[in-house]
Amino acid sequence: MAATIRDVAQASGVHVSTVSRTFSAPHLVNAETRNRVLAVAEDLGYRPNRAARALTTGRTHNLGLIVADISNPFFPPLIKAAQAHARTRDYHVFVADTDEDPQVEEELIKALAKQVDGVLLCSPRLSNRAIERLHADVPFVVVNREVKGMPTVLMDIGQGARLAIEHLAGLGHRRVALVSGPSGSWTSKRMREAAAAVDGVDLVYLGPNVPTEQGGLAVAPEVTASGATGVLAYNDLVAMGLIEGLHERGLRVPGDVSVIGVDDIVSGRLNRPRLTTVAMPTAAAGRMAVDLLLQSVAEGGTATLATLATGLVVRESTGPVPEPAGS
Amino acid sequence: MAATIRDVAQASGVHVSTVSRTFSAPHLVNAETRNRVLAVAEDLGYRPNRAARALTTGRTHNLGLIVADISNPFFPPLIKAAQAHARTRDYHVFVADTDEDPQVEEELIKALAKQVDGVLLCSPRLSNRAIERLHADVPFVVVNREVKGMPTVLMDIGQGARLAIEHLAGLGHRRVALVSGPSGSWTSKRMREAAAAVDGVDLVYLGPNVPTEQGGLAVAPEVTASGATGVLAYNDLVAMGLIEGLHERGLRVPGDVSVIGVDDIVSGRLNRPRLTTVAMPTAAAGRMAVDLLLQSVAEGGTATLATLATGLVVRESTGPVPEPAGS
DNA sequence: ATGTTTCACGCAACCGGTTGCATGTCCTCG
DNA sequence: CGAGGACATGCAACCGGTTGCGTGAAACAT
Repeated sequence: MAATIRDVAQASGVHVSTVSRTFSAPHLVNAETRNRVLAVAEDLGYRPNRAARALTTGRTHNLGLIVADISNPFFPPLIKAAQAHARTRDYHVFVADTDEDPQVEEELIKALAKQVDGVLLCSPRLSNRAIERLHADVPFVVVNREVKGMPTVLMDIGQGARLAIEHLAGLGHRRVALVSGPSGSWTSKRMREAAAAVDGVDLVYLGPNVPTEQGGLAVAPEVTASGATGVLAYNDLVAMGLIEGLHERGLRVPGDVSVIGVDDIVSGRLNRPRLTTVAMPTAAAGRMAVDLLLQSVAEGGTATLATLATGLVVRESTGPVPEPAGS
Repeated sequence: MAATIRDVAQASGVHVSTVSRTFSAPHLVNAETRNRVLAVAEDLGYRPNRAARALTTGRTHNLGLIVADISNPFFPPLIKAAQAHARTRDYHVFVADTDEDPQVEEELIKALAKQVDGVLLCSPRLSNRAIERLHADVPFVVVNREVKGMPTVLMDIGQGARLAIEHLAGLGHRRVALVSGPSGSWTSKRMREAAAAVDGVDLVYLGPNVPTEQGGLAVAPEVTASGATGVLAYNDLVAMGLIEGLHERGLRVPGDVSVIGVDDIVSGRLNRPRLTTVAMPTAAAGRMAVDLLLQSVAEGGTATLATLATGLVVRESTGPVPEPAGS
C-alpha cells in the first residue's frame, strides 16, 4: 500500500514526529535531517494523508460547493472562479449537485459536513430554518439568497431588474411581464420589488416557472395572452425558451415582443436574436464567497454581507414597442 | 463541538465499540440496546464521522469526478447521472474542474486520491503515461478516452461520425469538412477514421480548434475557403459557433452549408436552425462509469471496456446540397 | 448436572497523522 | 565555570472511529 509516515520515519532513522514536522512545520527541524527525510519520502512516494491530518487538526483544507443544477450555465463560471481562487489559498473545492431537491441538498450537506471546512451554498432550495439548523454542523456562506446571521454574497439583481425595466420603458413599452422562477425564489421576489418601483409601466406577474428553457417555452402562451410587449425573464435560459415559444406562435423578437434575460450566459450571446440581459458578476461572486468562507472558518462566524453590482447588456432581443396594429 | 462516538457511549452506558457496531453492523447488537443507543445518538445529534471511519476501513464512500471544463454543456448530464447513480450505492461524488490544464488535473488527482475510493476521469487531458503513473495512487475509470489496462467507458463516436457522414452523402454532399477539436484529441482521431471509411465523399480536415463556440466562429473562413458544402463539427458548441460565423459571412444553414454537431446538448435543440447532431449517451456513460469504478474498487483492477452506442438526430441544420450557382 | 453453542458486549490495538511536553546537546554570557 | 537559553528531536497521548479476540451469560443438547 501507499507509504505512511511511519515507513518514512523508519527508513530515515528518525521518529515519526520529526517526519510529521518536516511537512507541517519545517522550520522546527534541522535542515540536514529535513533534507534526508524529504529525500526518503520522495523515494517512497510518500504523501501526507490529508484525511488523517484533518482528524487531529480539524482542518481538511477542503471546501464544499452545493448547487441546485450544474446544467444551468449560470453556475459554471462561479464554480470555476471559486475553485481557482480557493486553490491559491491551498484549498480544494468539491462540487455537488442537488438536482433541485431540498432533501438531497440536506443529505449532501450532512455528508459533506465532516469532510470540508465550510460549504458554499449557491441559490439553496432549503428553507431558512433548515439552513440555520444545519449551520451547527459546518460553516456556510450563502450565495444568491439572504439568510439572517449568515455570511452572504448577493448580486444586486434588484438594481439589474430596475435597469432592465427602465430600458423597456425607455423604448416605449407600457405593459411588461415579469416571468418569475420557482415558487418562493428569493431572486424572483427581489426582481419583483425592484420592477414595481419603476414608474410608468404596468407589470403583470407570470409564475412560478421551471427555471429552464422548458419553463420559458411553457409560459409563452401566458405572455401573449397578457398583452405585454416587453418581458423580463427569470434568467437567460427562460428567456431563450420564451423567445422560441413566441416564435412558434408567430411572434417576432424584438419586432413584436422585447425580451430581457438575466445572467448573461454565453449561449445567450450566440442566440439569435442576441439576448439583452442583466449581467451577473458570477466569477467575482465565487471568489468573494470563498474569501468570506475562509475568513469565517478562520475567525469564527463573522456574518458579513457582500453585495455585488449588476449591469444591463443591451443586445438585440429588445427594441421599440411595435406600432398598434390598427394604426 | 459535535458529538462523538464516545459521548454517545457514555450517555447510553455502553462501550464505544457497541455504539460503533450499532451503526456499522447493527445485527451484532441486541435490538433493545441498539434502540437505546440510537435514541441517545439522535438526541445528541450524533453522526458518524466519515473521514475517521475511512481511516480504519480504507473506504471513504466518496468518488471523485474530474472534468476538463464544467462549462461545457456536454458534461453536466454525465455528472448528474453519475451523482444520482452513486447515491443509490451510498456513495457521494465530488466534482472538480481542471480548467483544461494537465498540471491542475494532476494536482487534483493527487489531492483527491486519499479522500476518495476512486476517480472518474472524463476526457482527461493528461498523457497516458501520467495516468498510468497516477493509477498507483487511486483506482480510475476513464471516460471518453482509451488508456490501456484501465477500465474504460467509451461512446462510440466512430459509429456516430459514420452515420453523420452517410447522412450528408445521402443528401448529395460530395465534399465535407471535418472540424476537429484540440490537438491530439482522441475523439477527433476516431471521428476522422470513421469518416474516412465512408465512400463517395471528399474529406477536408480543419483543425485543431478550441472546442467551444469561439473555435467554431474562428474556423468559419476556413470552411468557406474549403469549398465544403457539409460539415461535421467536433461538438455542438463548435457547430453553433460555426453556424454563427457562416451567417456573418452571408451563408445560410442549411441552405448553403449543412452542419452537424456532436453531443446533443440542450441549447442545440433550441438553436436556430435546430441542430442536427450525433447524440451521445452521456447519462448512461455516467452510470456505467460509476458501476465500473465501484466494481474495480471492490474487486481490484478489472480492466473492462464498455462501449456505448451513439445515434444521429436529424433536425434542421442539414439539408440537400445546394444547386451549383451556375445552373 | 455438565458440556457446547450462540449471543451480546467489553477490551484494546490500530488507522495515519499532530502536538504539548520532556530530554539532551551545544552556545552564550556573566 | 556554571546558569540559562536556543535548538533539535523523541515520547506518548490524542483525533474518531473499527475490529479481532476474549469473556460472561443464557440457551440448548446430552
